[in-house]
Amino acid sequence: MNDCGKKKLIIIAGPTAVGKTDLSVRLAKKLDTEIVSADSMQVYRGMDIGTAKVTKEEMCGIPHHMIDVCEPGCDFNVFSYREMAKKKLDDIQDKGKIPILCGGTGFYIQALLYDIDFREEGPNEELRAQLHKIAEEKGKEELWRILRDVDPEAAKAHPAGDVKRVVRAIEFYRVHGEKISDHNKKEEKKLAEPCYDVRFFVLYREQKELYQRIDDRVDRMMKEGLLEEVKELVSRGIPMESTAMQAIGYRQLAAHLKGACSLEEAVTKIKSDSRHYAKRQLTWFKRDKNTIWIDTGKGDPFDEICRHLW
RNA sequence: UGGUCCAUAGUUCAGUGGCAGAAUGGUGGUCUCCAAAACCAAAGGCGAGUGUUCGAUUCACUCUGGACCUG
Repeated sequence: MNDCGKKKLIIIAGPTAVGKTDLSVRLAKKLDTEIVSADSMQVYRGMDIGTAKVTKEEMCGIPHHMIDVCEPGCDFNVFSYREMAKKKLDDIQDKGKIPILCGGTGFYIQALLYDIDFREEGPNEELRAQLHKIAEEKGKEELWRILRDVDPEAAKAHPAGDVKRVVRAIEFYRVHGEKISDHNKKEEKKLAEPCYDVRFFVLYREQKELYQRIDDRVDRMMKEGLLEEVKELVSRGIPMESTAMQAIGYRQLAAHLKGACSLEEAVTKIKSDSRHYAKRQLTWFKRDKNTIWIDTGKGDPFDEICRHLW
C-alpha cells in the first residue's frame, strides 16, 4: 500500500514480437519480483512454440504465473483469467513485492486493471447454442431484432453481423433481467481510474520493423517444430472450434494438416494474421489513457522504463 | 511473317453508349465472459491516343503491352 491507498503494479504490454518477455525478466530480476502473464493463449499447456512461451532458461529463475494453467480443450475466458490472475497479484503483493503483469491481451489487462465485473453466472451454453441457431436458420438480422426489442442501446452498439456480441447481449438480458447496455455504462466509468498504483508500459517500434520481426519469428517457430506441436494437438483430438485452436499458428497449420492448403500458404497466412493481430493489439492499448509508450527500436529501453518507476 | 483474342482497384474477376460493382489484399477503427476471437469503416480503377456521338470505360481506327495460332 502506498499514499493513495493502492497497491503497486507494473504492466509490460505491447504487440506480439516486440520483445516483452526479455524486458520483463530483466526487470523482475532487478526488482526481485515475479511475473504474471497476461496472454490469452499461453494459458494452454502444450502450446509452447506457437505462443512464444517463455522457456525455462529465459525465465532465469523468475517465477511466472498464469502460464500452463489449463488444457487446450477447456473453456477459458476473461472471467476465469481475472479471477485467477487477481489472486496471483495479491499473493505477490502480500510478499511485499511489486508484481509485473506482462502480455499482449489488452482485454485481459483491462479486466484486471479496472476490475471489470463480468458477473459470476458464466456462459450459458444451451442458450448461446439456441441463439446461434436462430442466426443460422433465420438470419443474423432476425437475431439482432430480438436484441433490439429488449435492449435497443445494445443493438445500436453491436451491428447485426457481430453475432457473438449480439448473442452475449441477449444472454445477459435473459439471465440477469438487466440490460447489458446499462451494465456496460456502469463498468465504463471504472475505466477512468485504475485499481492499482500502476506503471503501464506499452512497448512499440516502427511498424515496418515490427512486421519484419514477426515474419522472422514465424520462420523461426517453423524451424523449432511448430508443425509437430500442432500435429500433437490435432492427434489428441482438440476440437478445431476450441479457443486454443483459434490461436494464430495453430489454426492455419491445423487447416494445412487437413489438406485445406499447402504448408507454404499456411505459413504466409500465419504471418499476415500475426500482422493484423499486432495492429489490433496496438489499437487496444491506444485507447487506454494511463499508458506510458516505450519505443524499443532505439537502443535498450530498460533504463527508460526504470526511470518511470517509483 | 500474317492472323485471332485480351487490356477495368495492388491482385482475381463482373458490367454498361448516360453516377463503374464484387471478392481478396493493404490501411484505419470497434471491443465489458470465445478476444491470437468476432466485427465495422473509408480509401483504391476503365493501358495511351484519335475519331463517331449531345455524351465513349463501352463503338471504330492507330499505338503500346500480353496470350494463342501460323511457313
